[in-house]
Amino acid sequence: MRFRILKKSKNSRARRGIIETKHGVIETPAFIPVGTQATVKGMTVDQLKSIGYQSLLCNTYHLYLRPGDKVIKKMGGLHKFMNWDRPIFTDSGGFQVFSLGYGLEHGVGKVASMFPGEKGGVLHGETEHVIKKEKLTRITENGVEFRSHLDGSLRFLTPEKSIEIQRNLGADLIFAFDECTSPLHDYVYTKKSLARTHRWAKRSLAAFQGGDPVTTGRGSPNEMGRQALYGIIQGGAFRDLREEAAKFISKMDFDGIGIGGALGNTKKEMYKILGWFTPLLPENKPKHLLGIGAPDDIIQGVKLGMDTFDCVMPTRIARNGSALLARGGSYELLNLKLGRYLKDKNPIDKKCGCSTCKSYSRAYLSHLFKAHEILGPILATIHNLWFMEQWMKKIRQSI
RNA sequence: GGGCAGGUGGCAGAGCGGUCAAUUGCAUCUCGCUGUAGACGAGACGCCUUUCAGGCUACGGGGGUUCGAAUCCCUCCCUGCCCA
Repeated sequence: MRFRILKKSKNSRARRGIIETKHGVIETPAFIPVGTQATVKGMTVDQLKSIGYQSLLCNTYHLYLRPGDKVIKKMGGLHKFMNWDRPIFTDSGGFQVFSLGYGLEHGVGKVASMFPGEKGGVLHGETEHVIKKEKLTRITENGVEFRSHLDGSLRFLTPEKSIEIQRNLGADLIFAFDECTSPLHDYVYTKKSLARTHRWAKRSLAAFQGGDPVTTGRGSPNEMGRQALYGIIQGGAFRDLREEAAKFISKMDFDGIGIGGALGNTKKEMYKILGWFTPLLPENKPKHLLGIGAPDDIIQGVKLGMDTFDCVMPTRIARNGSALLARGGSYELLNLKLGRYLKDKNPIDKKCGCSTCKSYSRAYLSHLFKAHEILGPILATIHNLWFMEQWMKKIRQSI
């Protein structure tokens, strides 16, 4: 992997760049669609390419459980397996430490707890009587014990194991194994967790560097041919911890920097927290903001020097019937399931150039969603992914 | 004409003397979704008052029994199946 900065903004830390891998390039800033289980739900790779995507993010934990990293390795690696010949990121499974652990136990996704109170009322009230479920994880110094959400079998993920799986999968850009903490975690826990995440960062890097030189490429003269490993900044909503993390991870021999974890309780807080430590990060390394975002969040992230973003939001809300719509410099959602759209001959957005908007009315889409037809989620996903790619194009051009 | 089974909120379908404005599913309406246990989840859904709550009208029509009826009895109307 090689990262080059092509242009820097004069007004902010935003930069335009290019990530080069043996599977091709990613022009940054870029939105990276999430394809957890080696598929962006409902999309063929041809559709993704025609929209303009250069890269995807898949999930280590999910693919480890099913079909198994060894199966994928035997099939010639993730690229060949899923017929995607462009760059792939894999998340380390660190997010599942949270989502299947604390998040599940407390009935709150990263989402529900991420920005509570922003839209009227703290936690909306409904979170109060959410049934607590038993978490599926147990964290120890060595790693994380997972109870598979698929069959209940016990699995153990360590930094070394995560790197091994990611090596077998063969993604171009991989992440160190971390613990994503919750915004509900207190300072004491977050500090303790951060220290452990840093020990895991060292172990991830050591496993990576000591790994198979052909795939990891360490010692290989061709830097382009090897995987790249990103270290991850945690530290919750605590300034000293975030700064400590930024310094710690920056000093290490990672190829890129991922920013993860809980970023406060409101968007405003998130931008503030990011502002604390992003200036401490090395300029020449690519930076990935994990799990963010919404179109407006991406703008803020770019201004803070972020290069890539992955987020399930555009694809998930599409499946759930919401289409992204531009409104001024920001965006709004169109809930296609609302009955009033059954009488609407317009496309989602008249000005949109996506194949959905060129061919189908809101009425038809509304009907598809009401009838639970699979084409509804597919067409809405095409639109939302198109929207995100246009959004990113505009951002790139403006830098 | 005779025999049986039924008529419950937009639909389907529970309830079969009080805890029933009535379980549940669907439909409808509204909201949410940010490194995907998610084509998912939450709330509303007779009428009226501002939530808590209270009031009103309701389980085919009418009448009755009872402190109390969607639930029991009588009667009328209607529907389905079977026999003439």
